[in-house]
Amino acid sequence: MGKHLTTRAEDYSKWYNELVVKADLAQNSGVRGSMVIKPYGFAIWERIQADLDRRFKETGHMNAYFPLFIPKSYFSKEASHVDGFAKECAVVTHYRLKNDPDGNGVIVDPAAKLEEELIVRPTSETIIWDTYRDWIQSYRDLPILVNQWANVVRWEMRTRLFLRTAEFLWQEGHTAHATKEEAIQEAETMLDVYASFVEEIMAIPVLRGIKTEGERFAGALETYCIEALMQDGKALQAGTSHFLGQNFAKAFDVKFQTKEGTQEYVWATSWGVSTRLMGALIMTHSDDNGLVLPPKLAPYQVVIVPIYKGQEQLDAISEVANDLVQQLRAVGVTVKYDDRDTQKPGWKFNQYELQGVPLRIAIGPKDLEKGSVELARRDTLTKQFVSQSDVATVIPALLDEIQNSLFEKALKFREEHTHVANSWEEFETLIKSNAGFVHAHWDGTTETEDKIKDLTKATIRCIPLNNNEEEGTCVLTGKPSKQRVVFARAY
RNA sequence: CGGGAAGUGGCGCAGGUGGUAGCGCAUCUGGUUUGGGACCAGAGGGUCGCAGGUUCGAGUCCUGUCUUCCCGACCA
Repeated sequence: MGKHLTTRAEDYSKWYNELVVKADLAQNSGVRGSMVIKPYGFAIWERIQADLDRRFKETGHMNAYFPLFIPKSYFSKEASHVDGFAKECAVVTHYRLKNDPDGNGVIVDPAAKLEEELIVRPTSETIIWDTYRDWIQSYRDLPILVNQWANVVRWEMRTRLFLRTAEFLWQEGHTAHATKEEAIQEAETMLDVYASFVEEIMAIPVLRGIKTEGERFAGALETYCIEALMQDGKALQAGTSHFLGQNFAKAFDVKFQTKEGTQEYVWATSWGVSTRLMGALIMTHSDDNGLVLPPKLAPYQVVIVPIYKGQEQLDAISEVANDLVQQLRAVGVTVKYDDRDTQKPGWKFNQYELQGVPLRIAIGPKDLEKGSVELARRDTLTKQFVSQSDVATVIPALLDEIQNSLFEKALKFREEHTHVANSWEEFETLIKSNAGFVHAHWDGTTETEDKIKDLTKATIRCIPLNNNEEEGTCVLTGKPSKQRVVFARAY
């Protein structure tokens, strides 16, 4: 194993995999397609969770928890939903093991077969709507605004750390409303919550839009999404919010009595983001030296590395360092002082660079003399000397600047990788060179969408919200079109 | 499920035509070091995926089997 990462130019996906492992974010496990999220990676996920959770609560939601197992029969109630998930469900058929009578090890006890198989949830609409039936009698019981933080399992054929794993962590919001308008409003509100979180905290610019019928969530009437663009020109769906209409209410017989005394089916939404956001984070900001973290997500925003000879010098440096730690904490900066004697400074520099720590302070004997520190920025790889007395004022401002600068850089990248195609030749050339988002006219049919996918692997990422109306002709069929939609190859 | 490749210390790999396993990184000990992944000396760790077979002898050859990875198909 070499000391350096494979570069993005050499092999983008190899770069990604090496980075995830070397930055100590996650690793493959003994279970096919399932990963171990390591403490450093999980610390980032916890920050994502904490900020999202705060936003959910600010918009009136509460957390709850529903079972991991769902009786098989629940899945037969909503036809399009089961179509979407049937091929990737893990099924529990037995509840007991026993010693193998023929030799060593254990076997599944054939006598312990379940009457009805249990499905490990791929998503929780069915069990939640089965429960909501009991919760909802009257319009006074509405709305129900619930979120769940959970793990789900989808038996994917090909997996990649964070981007697509068989088991993943996510949150799923499931809401119930008295009116269609209110449910649509909820779905749109949550899309806004996702978009502002991803842009403000993760520093990733996103397109907001709706999915075409072909790309819609199984069981939804409308799927809203946010789409991000990765450094290799491929799109990544970063979050979805679904308007489910009355499909699940009808499937699970969830009705309420209106003010007027009539019985009506409840309107629903669901919305989710997952550990896949970690993949988006990595692929948006990182470089050939490793991870680059936006300050608002970094487990520690600043790391202090002492450079010393002998205990006496370390003691003198530690005095300064500990004082800086206190000052920085007092102004809300998270900081780690790494005074381990087991690793050399150069090793630490490389390690923290690989792990994307936004700012690094080095303090050595020269700094003690001059009353300064060396301050290095991860995103630009630049260094400057700062007076020790200025550290606590310079750093908060610098962290803000880094946060903004990462977003601006990603936005600029997206703008440079967003194109307009007016002919099939143009379209094909752009897509096949992984040029990024391509705005093109489309005749609105699933047949054309599928054909374009067959020909180029590009999918319609979204129809942007507030899209400009523009007369044109479909890039493939030449049929009339009233607006451009956004195509790209995607993860 | 189709096509390809691979299973050898923790990780990454080497081991033409059979002779009982080695390298790099990592780990441990001692010492010298510490402003961009230190150096020297020493040490520990592997029934070579599994099961058969051929042979005096199998990491190596044969058969079977399991698993993983890559490319497709599939994928909110």
